[in-house]
Amino acid sequence: MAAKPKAGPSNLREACISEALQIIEDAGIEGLSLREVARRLGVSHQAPYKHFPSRDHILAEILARCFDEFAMFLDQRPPSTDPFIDLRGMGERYMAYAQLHPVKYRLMFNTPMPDPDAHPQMMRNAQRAFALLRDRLKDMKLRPAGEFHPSSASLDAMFVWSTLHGLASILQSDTLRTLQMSDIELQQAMSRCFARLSLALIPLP
Amino acid sequence: MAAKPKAGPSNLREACISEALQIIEDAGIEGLSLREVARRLGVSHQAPYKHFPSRDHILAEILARCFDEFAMFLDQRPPSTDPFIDLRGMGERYMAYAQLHPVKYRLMFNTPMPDPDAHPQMMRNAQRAFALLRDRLKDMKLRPAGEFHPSSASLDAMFVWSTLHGLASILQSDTLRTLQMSDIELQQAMSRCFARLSLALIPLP
DNA sequence: TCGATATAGTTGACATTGTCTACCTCTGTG
DNA sequence: CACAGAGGTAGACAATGTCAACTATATCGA
Repeated sequence: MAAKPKAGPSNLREACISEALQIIEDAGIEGLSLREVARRLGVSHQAPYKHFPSRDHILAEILARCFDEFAMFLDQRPPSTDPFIDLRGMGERYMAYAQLHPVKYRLMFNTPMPDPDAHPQMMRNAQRAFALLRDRLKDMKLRPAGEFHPSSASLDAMFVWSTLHGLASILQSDTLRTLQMSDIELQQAMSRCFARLSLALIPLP
Repeated sequence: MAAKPKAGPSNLREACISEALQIIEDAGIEGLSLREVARRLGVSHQAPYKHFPSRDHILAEILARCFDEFAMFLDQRPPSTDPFIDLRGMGERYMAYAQLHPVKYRLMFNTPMPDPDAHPQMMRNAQRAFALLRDRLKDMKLRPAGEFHPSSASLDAMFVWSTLHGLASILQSDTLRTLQMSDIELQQAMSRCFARLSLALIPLP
């Protein structure tokens, strides 16, 4: 039950997840193997398979939790009634998350995912994060007041998301190291992106 | 000579590369193994290692060629003396490439790369592609004429690149399948991004 | 209370992969 | 003609995902 529902067993499941995440932090996604998880936990190489049918299943579980954490992180921003300021705050949280949890961010957005259809929980959590962004843009009335464009907010959300994701993705990609940009320049690039985003988000004719 | 200049040997190197790419197209990056390459070519499992010291080396070679092809693709756009139109054309080429060669695009920008320092040719080719974009923005005079901001174009290039890369990356990521967007909506999203980008790229105060 | 059953774990096995080392087999050149 | 070296072959090794069989243990129904 709630207090101690098979304390030992289900602990292994949790332990596997956090240990797997730790391995990914240590050695990258390609360093993750269920055997390594088992080895670190001091159990047999097959024990994790009692809790996860395959390697993809543990990855999907990790991803589901990442999306969840990510969405909560986006929500923890200074409250504002001005939708523009609110969106800006969310954008800053977005970038902050990518900088604070680069491995998890890459895992969510820059790594081939397990088949979403096979892991609906992961899928739902991912959708929820996107909905947050789209709903902020719905509040912003980027179309003349009279018109009704239900999908317009989604399109603008795609635009904002693209820029945020692209920036975050580039900032932590190896590609940047090759462009020899300094940290200061990267900071400036981020500010510039926010400035340009603000310019772009005016009501369309 | 030309007809049969060690027809077997040096051909094998090329054959490995194109076969490897084919494998990636068929089975994804995780389906690529040098043994599979050898198997498909009907040679021993060690033959490819005579031409590539390790799996990363063949990947780096493939990536170098992809970046090269990508840069050339960007350059093959309708010529225009108006820098705004020219940039727009390049953006459209960018998205077209991502759509025409999704596997290669993902390989370049959405997949962990071999260590750039260990593969300088790959790195140089990557830099060249970014320089193309930055130079277009240099032409655009996004700052008041009198001012001199050498790095300003780079910052704006980062912004444009972020949006393009983010959009391309999202468009082909699994994430989108979970958001249940139709093809028409995706097309609209692309148009919207270009429209917003145009709005954003006005001279800064 | 006792036995059935499900759960969680162990051990052993198999195919696949990257990579190492040793061997063969041409081919051109002194 | 010998021979050196490039290109290709063959065998071995450790690591991985996954399958199957076995064991211990705890829970539940009779």
